[in-house]
Amino acid sequence: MDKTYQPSTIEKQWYETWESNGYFAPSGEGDPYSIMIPPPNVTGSLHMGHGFQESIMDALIRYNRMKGKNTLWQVGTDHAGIATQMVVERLLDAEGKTRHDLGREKFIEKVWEWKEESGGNITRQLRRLGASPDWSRERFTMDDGFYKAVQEVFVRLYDDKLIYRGKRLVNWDPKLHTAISDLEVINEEKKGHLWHFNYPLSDGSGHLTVATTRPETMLGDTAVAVNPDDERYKALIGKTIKLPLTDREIPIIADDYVDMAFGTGCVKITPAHDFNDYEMGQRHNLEMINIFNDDAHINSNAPEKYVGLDRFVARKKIVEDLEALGLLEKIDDHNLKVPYGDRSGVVIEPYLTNQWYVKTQPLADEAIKAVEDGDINFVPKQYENMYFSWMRDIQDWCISRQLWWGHRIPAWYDDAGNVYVGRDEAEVRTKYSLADSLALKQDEDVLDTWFSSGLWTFGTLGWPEDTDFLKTFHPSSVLVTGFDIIFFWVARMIMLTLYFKKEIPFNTVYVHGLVRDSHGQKMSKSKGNVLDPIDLIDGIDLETLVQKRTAGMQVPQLKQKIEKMTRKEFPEGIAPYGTDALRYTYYSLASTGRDINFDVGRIEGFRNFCNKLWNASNYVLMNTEEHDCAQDGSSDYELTLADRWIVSRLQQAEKAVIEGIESYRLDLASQALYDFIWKDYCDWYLELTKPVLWDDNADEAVKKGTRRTLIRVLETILRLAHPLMPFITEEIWQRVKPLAGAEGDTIMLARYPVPDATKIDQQAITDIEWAKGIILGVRNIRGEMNIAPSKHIPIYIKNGSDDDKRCLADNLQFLKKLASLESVEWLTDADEAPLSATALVGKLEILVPMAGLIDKEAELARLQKESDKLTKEVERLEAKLNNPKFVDKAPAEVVDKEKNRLADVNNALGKLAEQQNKIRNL
RNA sequence: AGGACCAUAGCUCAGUUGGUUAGAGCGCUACCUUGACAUGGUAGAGGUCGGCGGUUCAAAUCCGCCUGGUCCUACCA
Repeated sequence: MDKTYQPSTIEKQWYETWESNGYFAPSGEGDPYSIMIPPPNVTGSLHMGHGFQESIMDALIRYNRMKGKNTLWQVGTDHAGIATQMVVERLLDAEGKTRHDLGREKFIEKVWEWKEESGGNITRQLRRLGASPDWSRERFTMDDGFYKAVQEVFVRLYDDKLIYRGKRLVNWDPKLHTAISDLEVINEEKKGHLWHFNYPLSDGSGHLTVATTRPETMLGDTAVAVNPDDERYKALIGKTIKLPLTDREIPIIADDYVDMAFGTGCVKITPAHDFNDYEMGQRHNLEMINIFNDDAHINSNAPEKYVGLDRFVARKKIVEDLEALGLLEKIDDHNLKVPYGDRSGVVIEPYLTNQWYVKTQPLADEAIKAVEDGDINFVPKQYENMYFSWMRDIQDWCISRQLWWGHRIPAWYDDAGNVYVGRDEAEVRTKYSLADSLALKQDEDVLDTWFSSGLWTFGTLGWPEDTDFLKTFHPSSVLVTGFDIIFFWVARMIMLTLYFKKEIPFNTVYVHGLVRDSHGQKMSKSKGNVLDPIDLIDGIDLETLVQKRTAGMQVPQLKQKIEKMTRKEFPEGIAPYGTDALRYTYYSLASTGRDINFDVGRIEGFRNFCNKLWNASNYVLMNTEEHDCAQDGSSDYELTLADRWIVSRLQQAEKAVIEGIESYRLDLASQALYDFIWKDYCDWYLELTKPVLWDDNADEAVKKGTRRTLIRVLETILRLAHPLMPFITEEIWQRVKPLAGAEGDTIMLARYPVPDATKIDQQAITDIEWAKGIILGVRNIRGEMNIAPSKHIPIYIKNGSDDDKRCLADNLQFLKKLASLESVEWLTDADEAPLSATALVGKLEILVPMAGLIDKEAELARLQKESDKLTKEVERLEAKLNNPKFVDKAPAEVVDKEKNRLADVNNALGKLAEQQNKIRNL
């Protein structure tokens, strides 16, 4: 093996091997385990959030696959109606064309062309992450089969009276010319104004002052409302207003909704352009006057002089005109929330249009019940509250979109405007007994992308046909997703799946946090703080990174700021860390928190961890290859204390890792594995094998036992780690397996370790801990006293029990090697010890002779530091034990524990004082 | 306005049902190229667990209030 770990040389090759050998596909044996990938947007490229999420899913899948389950990871992308259409329109725009120049059919062809060429970006990147979905079953929400499922669902919901068409106020995107759901609207706090206008009463007896943040909508006002209890205006209710700038008269109405304390207590009502006004309009049967076109320019319902003006131009003009009429009372500064389209970035208009809706209440009731009854569990549990709060206040779902790219609504109209819903025109004619001569026209609109992705868990498995895959893998085992998408997708999937499949889509929803930058900022292009997972894998030099982050930036100051920040944060660019390190970093951050701050400092640590594993394996291979490691199954070997210890610790580590994975705490799993590999296996065990393997006089059976343990524990570690770090483990495993007596073509399909409690040798653990205590004591003296590591020193041991004696005998060779000892001598009470530095391990005293090595003052200072620490501890313990309430009320074992501890600490303190006196009196 | 979540070492984070000497990684200090590894080793420094109060023999952990931060939902025109 190469001396240092080079991820780039192993990753690609192994991925190709796995994929071409079909290892990702379900085995067809064992209990089914399935995960449906939250389909990434086909226009997208892999961002840190995807990287995080896919890494988690891959770990779960690999773990369960190795446990022998029949594992399906269903992959695919969604067609992302608006986003994809926008991408292709932008391309057309570069040629100076619009989609209307092409026409619907040609445009859709173009989109498909684009999808074939560029749509595979994100799936290619997924492969770089080492993801192991069954690529042969990759689905796209616009695939024929999926299309069929979508149509089926629409038709059935319509026939079941759960889909209806209605003219309602929707969130309208004036740039994209489509309705969007309220989840796609981002409300942002903006500084604006509150304009106060005087509306004259028709009878000339005065005026009312109304306040508005949107003066342009006054052209569509059809009432002024006051609170019925408002003494100021009670007398005016029922009178009319002469609406300025128009020739209309509008009534003054009374409604509880009006807050007497806000503004003037009079509200202008524009039912066609405001959601609250709309409802009031319904209550009072007000006329609805729409004053906008699709692009939010004033339409011909308004006075001629405003027709065709953009809404913001019209606003200015109207304010000017009202001012000229002397009707502008005042302008106050005012903070308000402005709705923006999350795709287009323009201000969204409440707009009156015909749309299709899903009646959600009956679906939601079932969906709530499924979670209440525990059929579906959220992890962490707290997200259930979020789910419930949204579900219990659910609005009907507007599913039509005025786009070309998407699932076209299977509804047809005759010239009279009658609606017929069916799977195709022929079916519609039969179903509704329509004459062939009747002209039918299909609805122009398409369905919301989330409508189709709501069918994802069963639509991808062949529904409406009852396929074997559907029977085997539905419901899926777990959904892994971010909390930001609970409403968008999770809730809708649960509703639609329960209705059509009469079963839940998944047993568990594992909700993870959102990946942010190291300061907790959301990663965004405009902030210039985006990290590309691929750059973390392959590395990127500073100049390219700066360029990438500032590309397309229009504002020079912003560009400069981002460049400066990037150069400061990554003066050397980003090193190539490799996929395994990236994945491990994700796992280490996968705790229950909502925000995941990604700090590049941590990935470096895990790259080092990979290197550590790599080099440790190198050591193991050097000592086992071409040696007898009992790989033939022979049993003429002996295990050392160290061997028994590491095997014991391995069982405990396996248990901790498995518990972490099973409870969706990959941070705990990765931490347990990290500690075991680095601290137990590398720092201690490998060092403990050296005195055996390097001893020419050592018993061959003992050497064989050590080699056997070395290689077998390593082989187990690799399997244990594989779901988290697939590439490095496979690479090393291939070399290790013959020596460990393991079989199989790939570690991917090897069996996951199962902890065996009977292999835990408690005595071995205690004894090695004892040895570690002594070694650490000596090392502490060495370190503090600056004794060169190369200097071999003698030590004396005093005040030991028989058990200590036994431990010493068992550990002597380990102690000598790991603490660089020249000799270890046992002292009885009668023996006169030389002047020494002292370390305490329990009651045991370890003496390092000072002669020629240790300065008297330095040792006194070291002892003082030690006793200061212990003195504080004594004070704390005494205070506690002198408190009668503690002694009376706390459980006896807790009290005993503290008593013992106090005795120990006091004893140690006494010895330290004794030692200090000895040195001082010299 | 209502609700949720968060606040632990300089930084990024763990800390399961109250009882540990409060941990890890990075960074920092000192020493070390010893035959797996300087992407390393050894030793060490660093925290009154945001603040105040309460419950308890015992609180980082449970409760209340406050401060600071993030987010969600609903919005007053």
